[in-house]
Amino acid sequence: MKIASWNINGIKARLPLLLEWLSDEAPDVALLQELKSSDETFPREPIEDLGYNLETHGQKGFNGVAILSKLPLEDVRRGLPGDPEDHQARWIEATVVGERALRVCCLYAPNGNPAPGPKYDYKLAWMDRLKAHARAFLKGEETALMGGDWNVIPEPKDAANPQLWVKDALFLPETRAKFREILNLGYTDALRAITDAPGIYTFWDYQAGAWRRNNGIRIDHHLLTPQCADRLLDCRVEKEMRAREKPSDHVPIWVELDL
DNA sequence: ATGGTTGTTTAACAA
Repeated sequence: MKIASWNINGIKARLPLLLEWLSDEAPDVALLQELKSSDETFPREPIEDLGYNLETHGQKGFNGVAILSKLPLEDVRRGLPGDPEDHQARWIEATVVGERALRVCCLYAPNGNPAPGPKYDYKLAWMDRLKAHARAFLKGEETALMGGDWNVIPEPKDAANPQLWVKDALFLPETRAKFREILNLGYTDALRAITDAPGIYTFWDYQAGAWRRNNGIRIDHHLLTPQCADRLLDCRVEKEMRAREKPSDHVPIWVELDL
């Protein structure tokens, strides 16, 4: 089973490239972030016409996440639990019904800049809620995957130029510590289970020729429960997508599971 | 050191 996570930065602007990618690469499951669309205006039909079941959790203009699956989706949860006052559309999870059930979570973690400040406080609180929710998958010994735009640069080797990020919410020690806390519960960073190579990036800013200079960062991740990690065959980043016409600033990150 | 870009939506804001 091939699963991809991709921050598309606007479903409206990215629809032609998304449809071409779905047709050519045919992921079994695709986790999309930054739809920037309400559910009412989300272009469901062209995606469903390619054979995908589709569950969205949208928000007008900002955020928004979706799960696409060739297999049926069940037990959909929208919104990260832990704060009924939080209405930002950053989390959706569902069960992919195959020979073995797989719980997939699609997340768009808060950016958190500028730090310090209320946006950074929200980022850290959101990660605490994610940690609490992540414990439940472990306790249930579920085959589960949490994929998406984590907005965390885990280590210096995950940035082309780490010193550019030392005061950024994506790389502050407290941010990286929260990410490690979640890993240390028992999760596997799928890419790091495959390779410890530096210089693998999933995001290049539109500004200042970041792509041309390969000034990238690795902030999109798949975290796997032990039962899921036991099934991991491969993990790779589809860097070529950043060189396409009218690209997102993120590229897809893939996992292949023996499911 | 500064500025640089894109998307949603139409003047900012977010990233």
